[in-house]
Amino acid sequence: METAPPHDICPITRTLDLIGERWSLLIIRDVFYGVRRFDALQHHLGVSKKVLSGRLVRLVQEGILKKVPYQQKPERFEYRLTQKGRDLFPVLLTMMRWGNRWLAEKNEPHLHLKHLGCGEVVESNLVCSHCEKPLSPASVRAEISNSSG
Amino acid sequence: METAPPHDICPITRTLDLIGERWSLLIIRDVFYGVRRFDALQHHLGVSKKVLSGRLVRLVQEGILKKVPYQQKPERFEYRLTQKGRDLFPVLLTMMRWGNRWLAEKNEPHLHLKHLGCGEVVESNLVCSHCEKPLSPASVRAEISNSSG
DNA sequence: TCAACAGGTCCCTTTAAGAAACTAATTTGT
DNA sequence: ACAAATTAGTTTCTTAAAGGGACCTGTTGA
Repeated sequence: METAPPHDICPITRTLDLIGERWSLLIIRDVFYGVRRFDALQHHLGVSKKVLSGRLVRLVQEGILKKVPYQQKPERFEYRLTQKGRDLFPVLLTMMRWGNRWLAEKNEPHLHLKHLGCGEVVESNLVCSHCEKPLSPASVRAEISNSSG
Repeated sequence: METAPPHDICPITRTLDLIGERWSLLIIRDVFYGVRRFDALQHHLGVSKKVLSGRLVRLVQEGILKKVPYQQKPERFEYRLTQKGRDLFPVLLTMMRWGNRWLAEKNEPHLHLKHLGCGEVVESNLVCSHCEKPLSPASVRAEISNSSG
């Protein structure tokens, strides 16, 4: 990558505008883990209620989470991932791998993912969906298209 | 994923503590793009000098960027990625894909990556490094190990 | 000598975050 | 019947961080 395309049309900019602060991605991670209710999220994350409720409203508005009722009288909701939200799984997985590789302390407990298919600890690799070869910074070039074709 | 491991040992938490705010990842992205100097970064990103210099110091301290001299008299440096920094490429790539899939406006210019190997537009896929099968939320389980084995 | 450039720092105002108390509807315990 | 507990927030207040813009330093070149 050796070109610098305009900052404002970069999809990374747009993504970070939405979920690029400390809590949104952690909330999404927790919903992946199965933590779906306001109170559980608040305790598990240690985030203030004010910030949590703000983020949840935003994530629902943006279609990343949806509210699903789980009881009537009083009506209560839990938060589930939409397809748009589930699609963030690769982002979390690559962060997890990076954190484990570069930030894990020796002699500390260590969180990893086990692949149920093969039983091994997951070390995800990124491959091109067309040729299935691994992707590296040197093997790609940024381009701008008009998306009208 | 249906267990909720402790928040504080999660590698995603640690990663976001380091680079989980608006600017750090955008700076790293720009360095990938080849924008390496203070002024260029400041203009390309539209970030204040104060925030930029704070982030750069932090990223250098953490070993994600390194300062490389490119002239003497006066001595001037540019910022380059270390291996630790280059290893964030998959995080940026997955964000880019998500942004393109979910946040791109129709009729707007569109930024994507072309794979120099096969000439196609990159749509990255995540595969298990052991069995090379695609990874999905349902196919993995979070586990804690003591990393002493 | 003075402008230009790189790479910042300092000060001030606005914005966001966190902590704790307060609402509100309903159920449970005594 | 009445107090207390759940669940999911909102409101208020205080503190921390971000953003903008002026200012500073060291050097080359007109």
